[in-house]
Amino acid sequence: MSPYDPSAFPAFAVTVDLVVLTVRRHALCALVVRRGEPPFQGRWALPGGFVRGDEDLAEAAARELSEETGLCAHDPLSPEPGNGAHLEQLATYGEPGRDPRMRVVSVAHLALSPDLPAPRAGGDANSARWAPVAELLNQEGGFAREDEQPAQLAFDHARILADGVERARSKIEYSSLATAFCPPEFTVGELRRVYEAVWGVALDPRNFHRKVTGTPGFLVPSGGTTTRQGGRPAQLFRAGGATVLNPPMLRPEV
Amino acid sequence: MSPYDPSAFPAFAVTVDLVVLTVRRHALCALVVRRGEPPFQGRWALPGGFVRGDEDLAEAAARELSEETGLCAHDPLSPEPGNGAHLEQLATYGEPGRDPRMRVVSVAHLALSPDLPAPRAGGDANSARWAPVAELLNQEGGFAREDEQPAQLAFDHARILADGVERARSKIEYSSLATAFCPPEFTVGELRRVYEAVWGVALDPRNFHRKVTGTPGFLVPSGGTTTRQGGRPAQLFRAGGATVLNPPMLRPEV
DNA sequence: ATCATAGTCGTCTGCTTGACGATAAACACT
DNA sequence: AGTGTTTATCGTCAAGCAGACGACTATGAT
Repeated sequence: MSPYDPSAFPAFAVTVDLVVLTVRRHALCALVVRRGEPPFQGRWALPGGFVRGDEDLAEAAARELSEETGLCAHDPLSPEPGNGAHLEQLATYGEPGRDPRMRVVSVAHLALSPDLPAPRAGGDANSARWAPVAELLNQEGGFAREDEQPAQLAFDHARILADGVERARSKIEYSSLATAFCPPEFTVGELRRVYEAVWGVALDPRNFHRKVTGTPGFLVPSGGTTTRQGGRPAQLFRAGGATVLNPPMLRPEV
Repeated sequence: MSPYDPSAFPAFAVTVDLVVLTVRRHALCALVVRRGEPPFQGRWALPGGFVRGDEDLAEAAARELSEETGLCAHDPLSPEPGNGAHLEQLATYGEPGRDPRMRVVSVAHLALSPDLPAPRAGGDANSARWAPVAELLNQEGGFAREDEQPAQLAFDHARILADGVERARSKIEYSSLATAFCPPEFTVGELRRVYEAVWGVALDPRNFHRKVTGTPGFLVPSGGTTTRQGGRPAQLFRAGGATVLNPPMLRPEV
């Protein structure tokens, strides 16, 4: 069979963009990099890059994630925590004109990672940072000072980020995905603070404890205890094999 | 600013593929079309086509849906039933080699429609049909006869279809999306049969009735009644404004 | 008239949740 | 050592919801 006539369809550039989320200091944060070239030079943007000619979309996303953070993505289907982050496809954005240079279709991916020491962009230290999503999405209450208004994200990345955050918020309701924000061993209180940061609400520690310890397969005790959060020593857990939470964790009204 | 150097990145073809689902004769069915040219000539495939150079992805999906079925897609954000089908982006598939001719990235979309009289493909009557998904996915119990084994779907369309079906199955749990399978006016029993067909389970008519009529905003009575299902006349409803179901409809265990 | 079919209203029981009291075990002070 | 603060963990109680299922209603078919 002969290949298509290349003039029979328009040629697209295909990129992957990453919404990398983590929880730092009780706030949901996203990884953003500063653009070094036009368009949107100097503005913050989501990390990403072109898909190579011989690369699957998931491979390209894992490669970009590794290049930007050093994280090793693990397959969502085999949930061993390890040092890896959770990585899944989010959505695809292909509006004509979203990149002023040419027709670009971007396959956005969502990555959830434990808190990392510091972002490392390609050698350049101050060209990447963890920014609270409340700032990036211009939600009220997200600014330490009035004049701290950050520039809008480049391209349609604010929309992509909002979709990623919404995916994360809804997915921790009915899955054990919140453990992807935690280190390999964590306490019930640390897991609760993940939920509180992602949802932006306060949860009752006693009911939360009852819920997560009472859901079979969600948490398995690792044996040790820790006092790193202060107060009474807390039991350490690992993520269990369960991936779906049934019944789900209920997000409080507004 | 100058455009990219076209040799700096690989060129892709971008297509949209459609998983169009409906409920016919108590079975969940998908629209498939017969391929008229290689590769996979003569095999069944999901409808789809190239994205045009000036077209958004959602536009392309709506255009293809209209060309294949005559349905008018309505925006998921403005849920007026009308004559339109629900249309949303599903996922994107871009594995190298998924199309043997060239590098193609396909943005799959999911469409849910009420039962239609007959599929109309581009003029050709027997080149499109509604096929039970149980057949297409080779699940047991899906065949009327032993020898009715259908050919595998072309490309990676079986995987795409499976993802679309799983999306539909999970989404009717916590949203009012099941009404997209119903005509503008429908009875509680008809809506229940939608759930039963999509999930492949039997639901208690009394508990189902209590649940859907007790969820505010899910259904609004239209005033009329009908006996088109036989038995006692049933009240007719329209889809209400609510889009999320809280608490969700619970899918019975296996 | 009788039956079959489908729709609708109730009841009861067990489970889950939300609100919240009480206790336990660490650390930081004085 | 004692006191306060912080966090973790266990228990109790009432309200709400779901599953199982009985009872009744209104139509068409025989």
